[in-house]
Amino acid sequence: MKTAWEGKLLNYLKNKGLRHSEARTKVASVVAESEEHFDIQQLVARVQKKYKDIGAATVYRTVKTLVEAGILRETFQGSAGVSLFEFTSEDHHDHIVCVDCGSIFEFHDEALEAIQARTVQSHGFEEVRHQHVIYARCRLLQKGTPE
Amino acid sequence: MKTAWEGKLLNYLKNKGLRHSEARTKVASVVAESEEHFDIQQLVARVQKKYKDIGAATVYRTVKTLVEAGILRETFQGSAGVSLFEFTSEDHHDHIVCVDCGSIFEFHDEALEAIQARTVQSHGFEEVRHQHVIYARCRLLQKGTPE
DNA sequence: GTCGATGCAAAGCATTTGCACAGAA
DNA sequence: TTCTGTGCAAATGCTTTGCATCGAC
Repeated sequence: MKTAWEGKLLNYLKNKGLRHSEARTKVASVVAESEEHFDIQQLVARVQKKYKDIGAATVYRTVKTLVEAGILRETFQGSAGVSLFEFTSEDHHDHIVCVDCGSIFEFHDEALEAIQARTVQSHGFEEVRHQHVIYARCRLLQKGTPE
Repeated sequence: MKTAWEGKLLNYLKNKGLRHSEARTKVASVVAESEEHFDIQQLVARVQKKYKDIGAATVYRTVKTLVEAGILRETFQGSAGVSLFEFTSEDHHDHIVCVDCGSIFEFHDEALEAIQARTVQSHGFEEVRHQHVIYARCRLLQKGTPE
């Protein structure tokens, strides 16, 4: 049985005439196991921990490929100023980042998406993707820290 | 007569116990003249064109100060992967960036802001700021170009 | 066998930092 | 005078690239 990301990857590589190499599969599999938001440096570390023979440059090159294949999604800049990525799931969501503790909370609001779509269209654009990040404080109301 | 940014700068420096140096004023004045979205490299070029004696490091250091003072706002990453800044005006707005031509369109939608505020609050957060960028195509009738 | 993909190390680049000097307070 | 701010250059750290080799097709 083939997982969704394997299908996407094979399909993308085939369409682009790219090769189905071992390194690409290995990096993709590590990405698929990563639930959280991560930057490329962290991914390099994880990949190299599991597969000693993969160079950092390959991870950088593969990440670009995976984003184009729709397997990875570039989200927003982390505190270090580098882009964070996440494994693409079916459901679209946006992010709230706590400026105090750095925790990342995912949310999805149909009404918000609908209004956004209307706004974009009314200005004559056709949306490709969007990045909506809200920086906020999560401890104000003494609620639990969102995971 | 004092402009808004001069007031903000003096006030911020005073509150923080920082010095009102010539370099800070010069960089701020160049920022105030810049209407568009720009990255720090571009700002360095503009500053040094007008004032030969200001180092790049000072511009980097001053940009941080101006952001904290509320005179500059960090918006989103440009195509080169570096952050773009804009001079802070009174009206809040978000951005639509054309993925084809790179042009930047500013929009403001009250309904969208209202729903966003509701969403943030319902999850127990207190918003500090947000970054909402929509990547889209500005030429609606043009077909995409899959290679 | 071809030619794209990879690993390694070097290069590239934006940004930060160390340090001696300049200049606000 | 005191001590922060600045200019310069070196250092840093992430990312890309050149090149010889490897491997998918």
